[in-house]
Amino acid sequence: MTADNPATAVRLLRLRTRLLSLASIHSDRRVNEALGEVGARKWHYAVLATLEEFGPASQADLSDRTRIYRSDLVNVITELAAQDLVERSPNPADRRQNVISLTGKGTDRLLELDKVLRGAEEDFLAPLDAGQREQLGELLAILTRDRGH
Amino acid sequence: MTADNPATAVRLLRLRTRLLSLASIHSDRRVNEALGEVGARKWHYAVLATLEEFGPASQADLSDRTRIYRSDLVNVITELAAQDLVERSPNPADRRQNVISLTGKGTDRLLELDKVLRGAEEDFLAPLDAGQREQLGELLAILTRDRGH
DNA sequence: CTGATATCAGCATAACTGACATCG
DNA sequence: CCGATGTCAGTTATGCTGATATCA
Repeated sequence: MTADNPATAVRLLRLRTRLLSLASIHSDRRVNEALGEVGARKWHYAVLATLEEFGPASQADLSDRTRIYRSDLVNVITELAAQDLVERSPNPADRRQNVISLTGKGTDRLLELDKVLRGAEEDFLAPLDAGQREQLGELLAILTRDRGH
Repeated sequence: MTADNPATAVRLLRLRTRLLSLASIHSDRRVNEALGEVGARKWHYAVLATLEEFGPASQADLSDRTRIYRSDLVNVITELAAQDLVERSPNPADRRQNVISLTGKGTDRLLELDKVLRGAEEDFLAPLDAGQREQLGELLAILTRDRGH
């Protein structure tokens, strides 16, 4: 039934950097599939979640908080605005900036995506028990902390 | 001194799929840098390591073992052959196949890349103690086991 | 003038797909 | 005829860079 892949070299099985890449590919694929089914992308979620927690913000601020490049953020905001999930309006206090704010519809969407992502994460983490999932979260948090672009 | 990035939304900090992506980006970057300094790529290592452990093989077999697509393997083998690290010769027993075999020079190169990768992995895993590194390896092994393309 | 902002154009890499001639 | 193999061409996504006009 399954492909029954031949064995992988021990060197490769022991390479944690490689395992990380493979795991990330699986994870991303699952997440993108799940979000794609409802017409969303990872970056959409990151922006909505950030707006919900910190309130209206400039695109530069959103870029810093989400680690999405400014140049990429432009399109993300445009997409979200086209769906009325966020509002983009000029900042009267600083005419260089836009103020991006979450709409009611955007909040609903965020809650919907919360569920979608919980489902995708559950699929991906299925082989791990609760304790192992906690461990993984902690280890990854350490590895990603204090590491800028 | 440091950028002193503003806080990230809790939703994002808790998303293990996101942490995994970020960690993988850091890890891949470090590995690619290190390999790049000696003119190699991840795929080169995967092929050399597989040949060393299992002996001469067809490209299809190498593809299955390394998870490198057949179409991409073609160039990888060409690059390795150009450096005399592997030999590509037709298989008389099955004229569709090539037999790829490791050269002496290829074995030396593998040992060199072993060191390079140990260094890169060490850099990346620096924030973790020995026990945590073991944990991470085990968790990732579980998550990548039995998951085909 | 310096520096930040939003925007646009584009690059490099990597994962991935499809097609095809050759051969078992 | 069916299926596997090596090869080629090409797509898509994404992380990232550089340049520019506007404005504090």
